[in-house]
Amino acid sequence: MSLRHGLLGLLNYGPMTGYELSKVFRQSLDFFWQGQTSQIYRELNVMEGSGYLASEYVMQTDKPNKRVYSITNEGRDEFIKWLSSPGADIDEAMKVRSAFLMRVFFAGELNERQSIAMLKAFSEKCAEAIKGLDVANEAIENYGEAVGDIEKAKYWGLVKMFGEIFYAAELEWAKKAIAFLEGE
Amino acid sequence: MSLRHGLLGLLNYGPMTGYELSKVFRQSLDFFWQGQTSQIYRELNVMEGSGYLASEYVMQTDKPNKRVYSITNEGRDEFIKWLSSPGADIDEAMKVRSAFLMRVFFAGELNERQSIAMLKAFSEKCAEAIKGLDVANEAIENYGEAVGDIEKAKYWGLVKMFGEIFYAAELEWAKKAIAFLEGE
DNA sequence: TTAATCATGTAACACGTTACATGATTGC
DNA sequence: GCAATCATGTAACGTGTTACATGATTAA
Repeated sequence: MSLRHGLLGLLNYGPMTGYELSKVFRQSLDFFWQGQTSQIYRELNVMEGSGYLASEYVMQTDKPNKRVYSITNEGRDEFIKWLSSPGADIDEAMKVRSAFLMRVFFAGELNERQSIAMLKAFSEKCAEAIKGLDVANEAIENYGEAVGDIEKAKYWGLVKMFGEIFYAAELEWAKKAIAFLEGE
Repeated sequence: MSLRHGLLGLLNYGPMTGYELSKVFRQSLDFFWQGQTSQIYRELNVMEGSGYLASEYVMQTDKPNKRVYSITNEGRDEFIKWLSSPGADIDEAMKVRSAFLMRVFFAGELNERQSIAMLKAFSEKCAEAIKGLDVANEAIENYGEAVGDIEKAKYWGLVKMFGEIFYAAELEWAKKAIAFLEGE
């Protein structure tokens, strides 16, 4: 359902084709929700069937023909209704889902040298991710200017802050874990 | 694939039925990977087809008949091979996927009072989750004794430490976010 | 001039979730 | 004595991922 509401949120800014949505999605929501292009097309179809979207088929000569989607009043209602009832998503946010932690859990089957190497690789990726946030930040600000509402930028800032705190925490954990294993 | 390797890891401790695996899974791996019973049965079938598992059908009179799975040498090889190549899972661990953050992103469409309420609900859940870790901790230690290898408990401890740091970070973020919105 | 990328998408498959089936046992 | 839970699973559906199709344009 999050893909659906993400698409409603973007179409709320203006009509777009599946292809454009797929790009905008990647430039904005991708930090916290990843959607494949093919999945977006399927979802748009379903959403039109449910009355949340309307579409118009536009002929083109130089490029392939395209289908432009726009949000209906029903879609806007659904979007606002969704935004107003965050309970289930908060619960879900409390769940961890990480194949990497499964590896840590089973790391006793490896030798300690390998486990430490794994944790070091992890901590390096954390450091990279932290650097990457600056880039993401620019992207999000460009997007903000495009949409042209400075009030909303506050919330984008909160998302970015989440990223900073999140990666810093992962890095902190990795360092402590390495120190623990090495300090025996 | 993580469900698969989780099951291999558990069956590496000894033979079990799908039903038992489903319970043990919930008591041990559930903190970082959730698998439905029905999914486990399907996966066991596939894994037997791939030669990672062997099974024996056992008749019972008081209870329904059952199928007991055990890991093959091929399965053990696959498990160790998987453990030794953590690259892809590390990359994946750097990705955030959170419908809740999508709500924060779009929170400009709501009024600020609602956004603050949402963040407060989130922070309360974080506090609960932190308390809940003690319980999870006991469960994991019981499980450790059952399996009877104290050396491996080190790694379970690391997983638990991850939980502590992770929820503390989420809580820290929520508090800062609330302060930011309220302090305007 | 050949390979990559753009601008559209469709199809197939893999993984995750929800609902249901069934006879025995335990709890109130 | 009736409802819930145990001990097994199966079936159906929804979501996410990977692979492919096609004609135009740009890059090497």
